[in-house]
Amino acid sequence: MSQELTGRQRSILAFIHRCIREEGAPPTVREIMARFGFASPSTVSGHLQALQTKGYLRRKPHQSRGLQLVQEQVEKIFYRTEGIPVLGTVAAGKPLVAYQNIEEVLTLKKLLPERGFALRIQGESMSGAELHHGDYALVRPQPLANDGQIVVAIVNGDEGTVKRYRERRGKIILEPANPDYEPIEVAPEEVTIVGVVIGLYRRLS
Amino acid sequence: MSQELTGRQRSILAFIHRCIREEGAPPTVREIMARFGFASPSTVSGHLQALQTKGYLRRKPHQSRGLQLVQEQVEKIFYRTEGIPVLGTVAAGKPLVAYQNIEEVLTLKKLLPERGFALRIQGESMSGAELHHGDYALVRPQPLANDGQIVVAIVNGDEGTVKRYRERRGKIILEPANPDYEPIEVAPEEVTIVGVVIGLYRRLS
DNA sequence: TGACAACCCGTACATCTGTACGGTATACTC
DNA sequence: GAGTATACCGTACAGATGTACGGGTTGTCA
Repeated sequence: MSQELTGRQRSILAFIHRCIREEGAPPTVREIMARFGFASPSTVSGHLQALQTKGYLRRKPHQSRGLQLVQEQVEKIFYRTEGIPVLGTVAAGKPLVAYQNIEEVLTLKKLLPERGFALRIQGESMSGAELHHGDYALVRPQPLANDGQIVVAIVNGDEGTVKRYRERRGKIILEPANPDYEPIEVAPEEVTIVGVVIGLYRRLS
Repeated sequence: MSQELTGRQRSILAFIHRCIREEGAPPTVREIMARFGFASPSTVSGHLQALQTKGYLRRKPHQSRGLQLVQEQVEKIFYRTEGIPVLGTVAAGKPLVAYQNIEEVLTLKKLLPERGFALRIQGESMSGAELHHGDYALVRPQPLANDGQIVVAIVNGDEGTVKRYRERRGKIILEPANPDYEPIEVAPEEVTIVGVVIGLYRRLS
């Protein structure tokens, strides 16, 4: 479906991309026309048609500013602004980061959807689950958790801790992943679940 | 600047918000009109005027879909463009993500400076270093490595692999971190160092 | 009662907007 | 030389669009 873009098509795609990000809405045909110094709206129409058939764009017919970027395709081209490119393979020769070789793009949104936050891991109580001191836990805030998930929880108004969440016999067990530490067993009303750890980031080297 | 909203105004603001998120562009006056069953565009205009003077909305005069939410702009700046907030502590009560409590902000640039890329780990050859199948290795491209660093290397034109880099007796050893796998020992000229793994990202839950 | 705010209608209009049709020019390939 | 892809122009038009002006209803509060 998705094919190579010509220079003009790429530029126009970039302009649409910028408009959506900075202006909050896609441009009109004539705004694109003005931006590139075209003298006819048909010129733009042609390019949009090409971008659409190549799978980078969707158009809502007869709607003003009815342009939508097909996110997966566009991210691959503008990975620099959007996120971290994930390469399919690394081979000798050829430019490394070419968009033909990008499998996926890691964006902040994908790392942490909605309005999450990160917590730096203190101590080694979760080292059995490979959360070590200094690692970043990416936390999605939510008030409930499933059995077995790693959560950020507050017990009796203390500071939040990172533990594995278990439910047993009507009690809640906050379980460290390191046998040197003791599990905490409390009644549900003593615990506030702040969020669930959905990702891990570690700085190496 | 910003004042209380009436019920209608809040509903309309929510609708605009949804349109921007789901449709990719703000609605037109008449789309709002249709959504709420109004019979006159003036009705909408009045509400938009109110939302604007109350500071929730900006309007680009005489532009189709020329609506911008003020609030969302702010969110974008702090959460999406800037990065992931790293909290110092998590405590009960109080809003969680308040800027007084943000120790650091994880940006894409910090995760991966310059023009790096990510590689998905294949297999368990590096599991001793806690790089498991499906993890993302964040790679900073560079042609040289220090002893002990984890690198992405190409041996004899093959595909790149992730291994620990060692120098011994003029040879280069690419060492898996899992004893089930064999180290690769080659002459320096047979190896191309693509980059150094400077970070790890794992999706959990 | 009068003032006011919130809410809505109807109509009008200049301008904007997407799209269509037909045309030109250049470069490249078979 | 014919065919094709890319790139662009000019014109036209139906319908969409933001906005303006004037008027109406309901409920609240002093």
